[in-house]
Amino acid sequence: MARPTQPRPGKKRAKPYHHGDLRRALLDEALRTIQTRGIEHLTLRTVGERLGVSRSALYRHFADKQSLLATVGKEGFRMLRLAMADAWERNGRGPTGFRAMGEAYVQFAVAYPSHYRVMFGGFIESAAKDDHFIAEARAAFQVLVKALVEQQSAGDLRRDDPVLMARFVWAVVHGTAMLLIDGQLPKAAHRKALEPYAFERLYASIRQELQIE
Amino acid sequence: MARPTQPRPGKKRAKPYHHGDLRRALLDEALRTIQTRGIEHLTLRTVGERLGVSRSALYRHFADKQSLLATVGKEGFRMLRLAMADAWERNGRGPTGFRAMGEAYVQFAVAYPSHYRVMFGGFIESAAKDDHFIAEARAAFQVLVKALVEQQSAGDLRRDDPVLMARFVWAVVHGTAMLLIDGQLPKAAHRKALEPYAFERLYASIRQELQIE
DNA sequence: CGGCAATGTTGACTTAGTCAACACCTATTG
DNA sequence: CAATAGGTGTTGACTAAGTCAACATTGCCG
Repeated sequence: MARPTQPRPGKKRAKPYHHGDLRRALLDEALRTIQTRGIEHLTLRTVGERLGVSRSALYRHFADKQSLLATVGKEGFRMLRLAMADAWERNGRGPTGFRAMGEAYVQFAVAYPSHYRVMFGGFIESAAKDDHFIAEARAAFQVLVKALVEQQSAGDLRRDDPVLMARFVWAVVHGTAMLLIDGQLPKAAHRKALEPYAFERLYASIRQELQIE
Repeated sequence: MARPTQPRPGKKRAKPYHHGDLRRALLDEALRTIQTRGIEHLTLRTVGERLGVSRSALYRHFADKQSLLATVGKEGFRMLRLAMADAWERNGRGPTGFRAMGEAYVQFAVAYPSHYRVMFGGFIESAAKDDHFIAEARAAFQVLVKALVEQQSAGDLRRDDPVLMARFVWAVVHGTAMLLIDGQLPKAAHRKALEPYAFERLYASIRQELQIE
């Protein structure tokens, strides 16, 4: 008695087995739940049900809940990295591009707050152990470092240790994003004001001061 | 069969009822667990057992787990506020005091990372609704605002909207603290370098630029 | 001294993560 | 093309944990 689903879409090869890429579907569904209801409402059983699959089917694709969350986090970092790199490239790899990169970052956090929290909220215990997770996070970080180095070479930024500088910049943007997400800020108006101000001050603090000229 | 505990310590009045300030004990125990094992390992049942009290005794003092966590968070904000205010006062309410305040903040986060996460990690769903929680957080924030205003009056800082400026500063310090806590930073050496650098750049960005002179 | 209200306890219910035993499907191989 | 093996999904069961209701206890107040 075949399930009323689509056994295989028709053309390509590796539609794995019974379901048709359950792993992917699980990730998507988990992500959807996280974004709509929050991490605390994510239950493996529900994820299964929503896909017309039983609880514990998931265990064929992920070791446990932690592992699922870790993977969601990894994908988050990948998306973030792509968004950052894209903004940087498309806007001229200079001060404007840098600004756009910052905007893209905050934009991501605000658009997917729960996802963002999975990435940074310390939900992934194994984070310290999960190499893939660390690697993705580091890759995103590297985009920033590279952008800073380029701007240093162009004479736009101070010549401080770029990694240290990148950490500082990351802290500023991350902190801003967190404040925006946490809903501690009263009015939306105030919210909108924070990001431009923060970026302006940030940039002022790392910009290469003009010498005598 | 009286429990082998102390019915009342001897002198004062209001040792509430049977236990002797169970509410306080619950909070302390919860906090201890959070700090040693992390939030995810906090279970109401264990908290009870540790105090020689049954599960659900807790429900006479807190509505539910959320409520317990919210209270822990509130106390965290109080501690943080006191630490900040103390550093500011004791160090001369000027640039040095400001620096000390920043150190105190980061120090708190690093010393009690799990506690810090309870305060900011979005674990408290009712945060948006819990007025006390918001109030405590705001009070800590106000300490910062006040310090900024004073320094503006002294001509040390730019004359930007102090609340906006305070949010920026908070974002920087918060972001820095989070990075330090998250253990994403490789070596302890790097860790130690970040805070001074971050503070130096931060201060440079909000300091009143000297005019012609 | 009697009763009330605040505290604590026990038992039970429910949700959720996880595992083991079993069943099913798809590709590969002889 | 049929047999087999390993990958995939299911069911049943166990355990931990939050929560509630009914019951027990205790201290205070009039």
